[in-house]
Amino acid sequence: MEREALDQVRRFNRLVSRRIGALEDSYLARGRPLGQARLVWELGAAGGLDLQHLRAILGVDSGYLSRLLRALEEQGLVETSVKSGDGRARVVSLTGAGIAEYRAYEALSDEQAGGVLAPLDAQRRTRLVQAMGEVERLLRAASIDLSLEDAQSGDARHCLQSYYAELAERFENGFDPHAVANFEPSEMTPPKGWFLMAREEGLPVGCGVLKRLEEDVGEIKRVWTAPAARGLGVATAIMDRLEALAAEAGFAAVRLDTNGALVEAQAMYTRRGYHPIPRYNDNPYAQHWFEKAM
Amino acid sequence: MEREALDQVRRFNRLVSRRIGALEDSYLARGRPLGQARLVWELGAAGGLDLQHLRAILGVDSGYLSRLLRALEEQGLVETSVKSGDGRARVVSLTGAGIAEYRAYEALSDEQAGGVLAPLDAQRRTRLVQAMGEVERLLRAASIDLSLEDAQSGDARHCLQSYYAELAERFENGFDPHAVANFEPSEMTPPKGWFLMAREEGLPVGCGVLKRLEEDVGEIKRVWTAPAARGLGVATAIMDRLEALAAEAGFAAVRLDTNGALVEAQAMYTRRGYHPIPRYNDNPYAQHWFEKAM
DNA sequence: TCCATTATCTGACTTTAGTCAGATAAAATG
DNA sequence: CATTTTATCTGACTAAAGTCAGATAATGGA
Repeated sequence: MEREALDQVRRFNRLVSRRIGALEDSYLARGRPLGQARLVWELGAAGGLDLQHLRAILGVDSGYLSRLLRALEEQGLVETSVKSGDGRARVVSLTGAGIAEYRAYEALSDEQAGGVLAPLDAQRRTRLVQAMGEVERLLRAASIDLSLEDAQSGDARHCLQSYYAELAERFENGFDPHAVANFEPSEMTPPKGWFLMAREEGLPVGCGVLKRLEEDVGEIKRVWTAPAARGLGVATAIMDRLEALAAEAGFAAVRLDTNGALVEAQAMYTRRGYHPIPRYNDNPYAQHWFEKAM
Repeated sequence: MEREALDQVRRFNRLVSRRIGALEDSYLARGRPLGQARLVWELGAAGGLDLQHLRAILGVDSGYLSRLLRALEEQGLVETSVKSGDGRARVVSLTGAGIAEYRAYEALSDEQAGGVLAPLDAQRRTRLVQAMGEVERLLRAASIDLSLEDAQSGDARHCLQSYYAELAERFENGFDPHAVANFEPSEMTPPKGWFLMAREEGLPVGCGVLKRLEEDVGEIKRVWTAPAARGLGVATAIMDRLEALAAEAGFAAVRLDTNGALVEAQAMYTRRGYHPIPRYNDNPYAQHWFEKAM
């Protein structure tokens, strides 16, 4: 890595950690330790969460979280209840007072953001906002992890169902996954196929499937990016990895089909060197068929 | 402030504070609490510091700092000695082991920076580095404070001396402040004049002077930006403020002179609407004279 | 039904960070 | 030279953050 680039990143980290540290202190202004404030913040943003999830987000011990919740309960800001469907687990949500408190934290946050922008003129303000957006996108992009996973896991099914739901919305005549041949999990499990998951900080943000179509021909299917992660290059990363996987598996070519409604997908396939071929399957939703030599 | 801009800043703060928080934790990997690690870091970067200065940098209580130092002394990383010239004060510096430890922290820092860049391709890496530079510059620019101060304070004299030293270096025949008329502090003190200081997080990063030249004509002098703060718009901000001050003081015009070696300065004056006028003083170093109506 | 597992809670800790009131000694001031 | 100020240190605190070993109760199979 070039020295200059490393130095820029280090300077950035240093400056920003100082400034953000100073900002975080302002949350103390509401007379509550940061741990508690963070909890109010997360609950406000998410609406209501089960403790397991909350613990994962905050990265705290269960004993510690329990105590934080007790403290906030005493302040009348949160209420916990047994999770419906599992009597061991609990869910927390903000009370009316808690929501008011969350709004106060939000106002503080707005004030901070305003304080950063206020000293700048309109032009520099725009530049700062744009540069922050760019840094945000690229930092997120850099933290995307790809890995082959079990297509039957909860996360995997969640991705696939989100994908199907989106197709149902975008296709003119809806979408029924059962109408498509070979949609079962076994088709996405070696040796028949591979299910690739994209995660950002552990959260699933995309998926893709490579399957064996013929002895030396693979097929790429169900490449999807969660709406919250679009613009980060997730789909491109998934395609890169699936094609690498196909080459590794010894496929001479990979094929894929797509629907006319998925304009961005077609553009991407073309950009990646896929070329149109005649219909190679009976997918009722497919209108275009592509192939790329490995 | 527009909602969208505020949201971008908030998203940025949120993302970055999480990521940077995670980075800071890695400093704990060396088995030392963050407070101690920060001290090693500051000492390594500065070489050696007196406690007063160190306390200002870290923003800690003298008792706390004393304990931190004791702990690092026990680890053999720092040594303190009486400051020469003042038997009360002390200076700290890293020992050989301390320097080794500092290098280890630096290596960690490099590793982190590399970890951020590594997952990105060359093009996105460049974009990230550039965007980080932009954010850094603009955040710093936003934190510049201007205020009228006493021209005789230590900080003020430090700025002026740095300015004179720079002129001595850049002018073909050197520079001697005593050769210039009216360089005494009283000339920069109301009602004869005003000394404006620019600070970034309390540290002086620039200055400028407005003085009364004639009944209704002001003169702007000694506009200087510290090398570490160039590119942040400090000089522009100083000029803006000095001109506003001049208008407020009832001057109909302000004049200034400059040396041919200060190319950027001349460009700035022209950009700001100053136009050349005949010599109006006997400054031996001046080669160009400008004026701008208020 | 029994037993291992899971989710949360409680009590008893430790470490870190930070504050505050003197104590001590050198330096500056009159 | 006496007095005040300054720089640092020490002891005695507190609050926050975090850890760990059970305790308790619900769940999910065998």
